[in-house]
Amino acid sequence: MQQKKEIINKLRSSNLRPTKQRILIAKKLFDRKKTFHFTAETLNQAVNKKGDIKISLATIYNTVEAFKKAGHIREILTNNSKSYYDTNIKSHHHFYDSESKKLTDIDYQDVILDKIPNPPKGKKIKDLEVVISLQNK
Amino acid sequence: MQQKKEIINKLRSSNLRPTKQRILIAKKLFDRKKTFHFTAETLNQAVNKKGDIKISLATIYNTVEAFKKAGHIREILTNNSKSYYDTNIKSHHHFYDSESKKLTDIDYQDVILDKIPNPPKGKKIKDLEVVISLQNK
DNA sequence: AATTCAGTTTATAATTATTCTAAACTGTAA
DNA sequence: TTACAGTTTAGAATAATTATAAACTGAATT
Ligand SMILES: [Mn+2]
Ligand SMILES: [Mn+2]
Ligand SMILES: [Zn+2]
Ligand SMILES: [Zn+2]
Repeated sequence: MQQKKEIINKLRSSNLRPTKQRILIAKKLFDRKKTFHFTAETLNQAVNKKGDIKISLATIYNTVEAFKKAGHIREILTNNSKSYYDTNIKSHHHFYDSESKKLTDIDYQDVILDKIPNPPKGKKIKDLEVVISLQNK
Repeated sequence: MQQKKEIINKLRSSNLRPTKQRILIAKKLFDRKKTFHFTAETLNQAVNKKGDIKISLATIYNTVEAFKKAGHIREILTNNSKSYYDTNIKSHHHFYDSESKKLTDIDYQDVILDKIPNPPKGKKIKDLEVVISLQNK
């Protein structure tokens, strides 16, 4: 459980002014036990559900982009037309259930990559993602 | 090199009438040595470059969807906002260069997955994709 | 060969997700 | 306090895709 002070420090340390909007969004994102997989839409719903203050959708997008740039969240690959984000910034993989449009974490050690190819010359690997799409049995 | 007759058979066998638009698109897609990675936009350019007939963008989208449903092409995961497709329907993986927005095939045997997790109960694995994002060294 | 009609194509409108704009607001350093 | 860069916001703009509905056409039937 992250205290307000910790959240403010997190924001400050990435050169983001701790506005009331960012603090509320950060609480929703980081003040939880489990990883949170979300889209701009679901975050907007989560944040604007309970009273508190009203945060505009533009701010949701701005903040998601700022948090992503700061490395506090990461974007995940899916087949969906919406962008998906993850509060778990450690290297790990995902199941994507196209029925429910929900992501589930796969522990890093549950996928063993024994061999990965060399990147083309002049390029280096930025990220490696494994996405396992699911369908009903 | 696929003959027109082969292409017509391919279309017929998936219950797609061999219209002149579909035949032209299929030629562009399948009558080539190497795998083709494309978006609706790049396919539209390729198809409408040379004289021949003019094919509307709506037909590009319709045909891509029809070919995908028929299993003649597959969609590939990327971070790009456009959908990417692949004429290589065998299981394989990709480099994605976010600078050039280009995909490159990774041979199936160049990624060795020694362990993959069990899907959640009631679900089975539809597909497993490895995407390696590249950045300049 | 002419007829028929479901399947297909097309121009265009609609939708959806996201980004842009520019005016109002606010956190904080002086 | 004041000043001002950074931030928020409503609304407009953009971009990719999908929907609509009228015209067209491949191919089966006569
Ligand atoms: Mn995506
Ligand atoms: Mn995509
Ligand atoms: Zn995750
Ligand atoms: Zn490929």
